[in-house]
Amino acid sequence: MKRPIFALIDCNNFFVSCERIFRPDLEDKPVAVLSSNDGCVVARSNEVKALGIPMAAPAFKYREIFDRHSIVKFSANLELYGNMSRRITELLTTITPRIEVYSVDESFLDLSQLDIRDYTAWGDAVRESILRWTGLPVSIGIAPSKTLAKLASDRGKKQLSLGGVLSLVDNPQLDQHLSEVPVDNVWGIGWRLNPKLRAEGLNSALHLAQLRPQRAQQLMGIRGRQLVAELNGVCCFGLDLEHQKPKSIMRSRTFGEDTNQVGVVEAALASFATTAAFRLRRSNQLARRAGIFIDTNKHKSGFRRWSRETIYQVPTADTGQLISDVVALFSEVYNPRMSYHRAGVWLGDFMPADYLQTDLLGVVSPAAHDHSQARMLAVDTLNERFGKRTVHYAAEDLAQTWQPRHHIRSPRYTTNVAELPQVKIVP
DNA sequence: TCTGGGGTCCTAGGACCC
DNA sequence: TCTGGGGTCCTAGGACCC
Repeated sequence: MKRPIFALIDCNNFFVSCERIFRPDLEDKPVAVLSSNDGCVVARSNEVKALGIPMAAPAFKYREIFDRHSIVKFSANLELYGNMSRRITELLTTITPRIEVYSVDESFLDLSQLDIRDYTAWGDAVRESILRWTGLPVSIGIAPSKTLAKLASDRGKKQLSLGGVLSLVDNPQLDQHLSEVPVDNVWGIGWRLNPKLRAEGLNSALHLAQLRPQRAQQLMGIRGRQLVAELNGVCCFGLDLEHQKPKSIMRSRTFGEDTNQVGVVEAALASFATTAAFRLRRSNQLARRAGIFIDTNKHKSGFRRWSRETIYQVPTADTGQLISDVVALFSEVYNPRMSYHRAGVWLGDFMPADYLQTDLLGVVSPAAHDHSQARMLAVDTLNERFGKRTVHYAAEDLAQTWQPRHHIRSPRYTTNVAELPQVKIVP
């Protein structure tokens, strides 16, 4: 059996890079992308990072720095980023079908079946080809475990001399690299474990790698023990090819403005249920549980959250049913004296959609289930063909004021005909 | 005035059973 | 007063990720 070799392909400053493709004038300028409601900074160009603005920083706290340095801000344009992400995935799939799309801007490839002599040269070529075909700069890390590949891509990105590519396969400088990585930069070490490890005198990835397995488990649980093995080149986390099938689905938003209006919250919940149910059907699954939560502002005193859930004897992916159920759940907790700030709908406890027909026909009314399936198929087909929300449930239209603000979103250049980039030809 | 939105996995402890 | 031991399932919460 061949030993495992993984590559991590990681897009640099992904959201910012997507914006720059269509705005080449911003190439060396400080650029930041903001979350829903333009609340937090979710992507930063190198220039913005250098100004000391941290990830997830609340935008209003840094307004002065934004103004003083003329940082260019964008509201998140997730439709554009999703489309660019798919283009990269398509390219990578032509290299090998053994791909795990880990997040919108990262994919792992399993290289063990490929005949590659020089991993660094291979990485350079892939990097070059992604840049040429999509315009997006990436970093590539190659190693015998995913944890090391992750660490390698991060080194490749930050050490300019590496040109965006680092292979740690049989690399004599492995220990040197590990010793230069702070322990909290290791994949899996977060804010809670960091101080605990530092207190033990474990400050670098190399210190962590040298930990005895039993001690690692004592300090960090079973995942920590595996993490230490991974740092030593022993693969514990394989490629997750089932990654595409979600185990739970959540849709939530902070409202554009706080509200105590029952209709506004109902419209929001109906809208969340609609997109969550669509995602569920696309993954060909049915949910046995659905729930809602609703919050006041967590940054104000007296913060409260209410949640309710419902369990289905007969699993469902029916938008109409889910809407009426989440609205009913909300009526159990609604209080007109509250100022609601954020709400969400989640679906969980899934089963395969085909399973129901063969297995549960004794419990389910087959006709009702078939009608639901047919109805949803019709809705999804129409919306795919004629555009989102061509057909939708009226409950969504009760109000719009809950919708988040995104005043400074760029055009959806690649997915919306009305917003295509325009070219001026100067004679 | 103004602080995102989605996920996964692990563990501890309670309920329940024999 | 004293009041087993172990297994399984479920849930809530912790911790981490992007």
